[in-house]
Amino acid sequence: VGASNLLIPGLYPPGLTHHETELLDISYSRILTADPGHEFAALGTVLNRPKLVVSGWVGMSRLLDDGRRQLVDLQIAGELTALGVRPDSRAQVTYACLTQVRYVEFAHILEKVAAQPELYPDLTKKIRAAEEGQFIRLIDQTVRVGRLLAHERMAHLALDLYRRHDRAGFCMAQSFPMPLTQEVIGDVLGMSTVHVNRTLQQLRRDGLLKTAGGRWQIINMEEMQALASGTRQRHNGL
Amino acid sequence: VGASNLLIPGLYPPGLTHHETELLDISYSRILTADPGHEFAALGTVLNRPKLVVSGWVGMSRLLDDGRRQLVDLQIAGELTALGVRPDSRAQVTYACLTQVRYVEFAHILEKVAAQPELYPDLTKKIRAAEEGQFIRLIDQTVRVGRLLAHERMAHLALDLYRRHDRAGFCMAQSFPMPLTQEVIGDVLGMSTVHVNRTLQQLRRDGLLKTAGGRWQIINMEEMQALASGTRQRHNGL
DNA sequence: CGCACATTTGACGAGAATCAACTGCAGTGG
DNA sequence: CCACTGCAGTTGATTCTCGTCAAATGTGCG
Repeated sequence: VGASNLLIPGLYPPGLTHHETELLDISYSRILTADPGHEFAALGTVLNRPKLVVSGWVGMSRLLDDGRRQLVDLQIAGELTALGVRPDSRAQVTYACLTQVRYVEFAHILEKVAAQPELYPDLTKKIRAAEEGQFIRLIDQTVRVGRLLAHERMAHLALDLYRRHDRAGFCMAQSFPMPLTQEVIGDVLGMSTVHVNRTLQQLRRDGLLKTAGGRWQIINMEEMQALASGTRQRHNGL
Repeated sequence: VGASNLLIPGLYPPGLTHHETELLDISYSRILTADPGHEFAALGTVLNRPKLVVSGWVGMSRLLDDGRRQLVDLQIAGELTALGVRPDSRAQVTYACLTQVRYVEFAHILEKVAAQPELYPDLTKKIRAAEEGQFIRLIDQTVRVGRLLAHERMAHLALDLYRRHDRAGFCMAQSFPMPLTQEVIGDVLGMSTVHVNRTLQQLRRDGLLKTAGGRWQIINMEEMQALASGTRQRHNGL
């Protein structure tokens, strides 16, 4: 699982140096818990306490004057949250737990690795991948809400989440956990709750997606990818 | 003008160290030109040749399978383009000139400053601000296309571009240059060319914006800000 | 059971895309 | 000099996507 951006406590990838396992052991010995709604970082505060998500979902959101909300990015297990470009960056969004979240503080690891990258080759790579992942996800999110239709947005998001859960080892039988309410999904995709509901129904009806037991299962991967990539096939299937 | 993210050739801010002016003089001695359509970096290529835009506009775009296009970010004078999170990052989008662009290569400066930040205190700050600016603009763009209505998006973009041009000293009488066609603006805001046209007419009719001579002038700053921040006042004015 | 909350449904209207045509304007060449 | 061309901007008619409002149904839980 040397793929991209995960370093889950207890499940270290092979090939770590002595320094790395030692550093991880220290930080991971203290796994904390936060309830839904808890803010890891408020708008405008300094992002000097980044965290690694162990389980649960964190959302980066911005609120408009009249109450509309846009979720700009999500962080799931194995991803870093409340992470600024620099340790002294200020939050441009609110980092809040969308579910119960288990996490570990990551600032100490970040400092140690930045100070002596040569001692932590694997960690250095993972951290860079995490930083780059943040950037990539923002670009994807912009394209998603900017140019895709409702069912295409949903497909795009489903695939994105599937791949990220897959890397973290949370997938089984083409399915991944989905604890978000349709209202929150609407805030991610920039659409109303009602339309989220109808769009999901369409994907189910067309045999692309199954939703049950707090999980989403992708039934037809090819069709899903076609939708997400913007092949304009509107009323596909029946 | 020690504000945020500009370092235009010939117009250095005061307070630079000897090393800084020397380094800038070398790089800025060679100002290059690229025509509209020229790609600074193609999708998937390594972003090892970042550039400082001296004049003109660069767009970061992604293309969908059926031809739809989303511009994810713009770079104008005083901003860095084709800049990855890391020197070895690969481009997730296409970096292409939207107008004729004058620019200077920036990789050499980036290396020098990263190697000995203490010699280049001001440049270090500017570069960090530029990296952070990229991140902030992506978040803003996501909110813009995700949750704002057409005229709100337009107002939000106008204000964003106004502020950025202001920092670079390109503003006069509340106005800034706007060389983009309505088609390109549509690709930025995620809307059709026709609707861009109608939305602009509405803003002009409502006395918020004036467009003439390749410039946009913001007539009513307060109303414009109210629109951009999402105070839901739909059919404002007449 | 009853309460709070999430999901679902229907009816309706607003916002935006699409299609197609027309205008205005600079550059080009006869 | 003026017709011709190409492109950006503009307009109108129509269709489609999606939001809004309101009510109903479902579900977990004290």
